[in-house]
Amino acid sequence: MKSLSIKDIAVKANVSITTVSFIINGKAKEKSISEAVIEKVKKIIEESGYKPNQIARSLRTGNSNIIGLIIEDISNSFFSRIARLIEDKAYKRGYKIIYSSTENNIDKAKELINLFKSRKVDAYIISPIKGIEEDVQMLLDDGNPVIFFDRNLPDVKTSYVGADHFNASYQSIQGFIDQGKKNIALVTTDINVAQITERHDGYKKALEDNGITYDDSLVLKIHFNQEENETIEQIKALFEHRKIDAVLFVTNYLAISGLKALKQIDKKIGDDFAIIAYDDHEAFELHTPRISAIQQPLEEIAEAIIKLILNQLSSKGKLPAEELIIPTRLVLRD
Amino acid sequence: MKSLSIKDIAVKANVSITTVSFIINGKAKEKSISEAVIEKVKKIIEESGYKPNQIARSLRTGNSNIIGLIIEDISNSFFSRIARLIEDKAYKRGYKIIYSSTENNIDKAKELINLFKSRKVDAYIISPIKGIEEDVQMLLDDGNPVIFFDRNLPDVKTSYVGADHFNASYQSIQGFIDQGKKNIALVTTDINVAQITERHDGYKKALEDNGITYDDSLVLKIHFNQEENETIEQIKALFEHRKIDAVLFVTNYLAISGLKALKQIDKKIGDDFAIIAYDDHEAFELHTPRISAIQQPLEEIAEAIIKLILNQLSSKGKLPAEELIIPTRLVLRD
DNA sequence: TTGATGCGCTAAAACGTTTTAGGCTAACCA
DNA sequence: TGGTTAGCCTAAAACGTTTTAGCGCATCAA
Repeated sequence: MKSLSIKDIAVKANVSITTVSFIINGKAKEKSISEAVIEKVKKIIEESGYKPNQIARSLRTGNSNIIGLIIEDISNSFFSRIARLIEDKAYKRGYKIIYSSTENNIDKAKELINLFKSRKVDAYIISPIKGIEEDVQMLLDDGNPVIFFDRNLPDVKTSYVGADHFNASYQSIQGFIDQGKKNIALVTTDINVAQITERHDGYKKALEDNGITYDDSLVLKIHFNQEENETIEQIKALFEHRKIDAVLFVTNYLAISGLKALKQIDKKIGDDFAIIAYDDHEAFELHTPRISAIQQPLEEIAEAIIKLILNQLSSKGKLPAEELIIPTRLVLRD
Repeated sequence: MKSLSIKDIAVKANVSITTVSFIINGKAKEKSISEAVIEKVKKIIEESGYKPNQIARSLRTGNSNIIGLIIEDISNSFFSRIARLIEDKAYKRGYKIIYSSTENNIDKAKELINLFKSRKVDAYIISPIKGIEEDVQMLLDDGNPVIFFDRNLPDVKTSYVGADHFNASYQSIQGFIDQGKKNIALVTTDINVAQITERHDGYKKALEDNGITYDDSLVLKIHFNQEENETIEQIKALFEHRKIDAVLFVTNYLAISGLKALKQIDKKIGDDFAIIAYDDHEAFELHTPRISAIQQPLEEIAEAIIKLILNQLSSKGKLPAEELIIPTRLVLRD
């Protein structure tokens, strides 16, 4: 069963295709189509259930009402929650989202950009990785709106929305120090993105400002793609071989591995051993004792992203790049 | 900067558009284009970075190489993990996924179907809700492949992939009974989908087969869209007013609310009080004590879905509907 | 009476592909 | 010699829209 086209409607209504198109696109008044014709055509459209072919429309107009969302991994709760919020907000403004995960793989990221490009998405929301600078620059040169979030790429001049990773980290460490902690470890990853290095820098700076010398052996860098079991082993080794009274985990999944490690070596969290996780997680609230976490305000981030995108889409010329740094919230539990 | 079109390539290579198209689509041999021309054109394409406009291509061919995925909520880990797996597998076969969440809202689900329809997606993967039967039937009548997963709609004849909810539930309850439990509660939701009623039925049947009379006051039905706090209150009320020695939670988020409730009333899980959650969750492994859960084999489900889709896409005629019921795994912890 | 203006509508081009049908040349066969 | 075949390539239609340019008519001002 072929679906209806605008032509079918035109024939049924005994008017031209043009007239139908004007009515569909709300330009009937402006083009002075008579009330009677408008009514008739609308009725026929209603009754027949005709829906314009978006592909033909995109081909003609050059835009798609689709926003491409490129993230690290949709199965990570931080991203899936952001995706959901962005989707909701975009939807209300008549935009759809296509998403895809890069898995921190440069080639896949590049492919995704090409794919979205050939689908003529109207705008790009990207949580970028190093190595795609050129591709993004090309998008910008072609006049496409691009918003980075969560992570920034310093060499590319485009708008960015992200949490204040540096200060979040700094304040957590300062908190530890205020509680009298002396041997503070950092569990981080080796992916080379600004957001992770900022968290690392906040840690360093807080120690420094408090006259504590930075000790590299208290910093554990986990390979991004390694098996969780290996991660757990490395964390166990750190905890067993070093005198540590506080730990900051730089992502929630590292914290979860850390909790598993603690369980295995039967080390308890308490007055003499504290931990904080970056990014909250359902498990933390439920854990005994409950785990403190740095919360990123997802709602605000999503809202800021959508606002920036819509501004860019509705303005003709290119807007200056904006950087929105959103403060985080440290949730201290138990 | 306008992007290149096939015409630009044709002009540069001094051949016709048709020839370029044949080469791009790998039909050069078949259409007996000379090796020299093939080389020349390929080189020009390579050097210029030309990428075919997928929209024009879709308009002409009527297909998009896109599969639409309609789920309840991308921020629920069951769905986001399935989505990720499906995405991966589809990607390897040259298909892209567009997803969107229905939030169990019939109108939104219908809108999404229309949206995907007007984008001419090649196939639909849907975790359906009651009330969209007609819309899905129209898709099928138009010859579109549609696969249901997680939940089925008995009135619609199309392929389905899902876990064996009935038996999973039955076996969990049987396990409780074997441990000597007598007062077994069920915490479920009021959404009217097959998968939930099957879980409920498994519970009933297991009790019945063991000569335990079904007691409606031990079954708590939670409204789908209510605030979590209210859910927690209701669960607390159940636990405080009834003598209960085991509980099956019908979804992982209900189990999480249940755990929070237990914490608030300081009721401990142990020899005299056991719980099982349907669908695993990271928090369960970490909880003290660890929480038993029914695991759905996500990988297998995703694989089965993709296989069915690809079969349908590659066959001309309509294939008979298949039902794949995949066994679950009960993970008993602590 | 004429020229301008407004109203209600439409023909046709354009967007960038794929694909059908067929053109032209040279070689081959009888 | 003429007819067929094969090899290499192309013109043009079609997909379903949006949009520009403009047509025919009535009204109005001068």
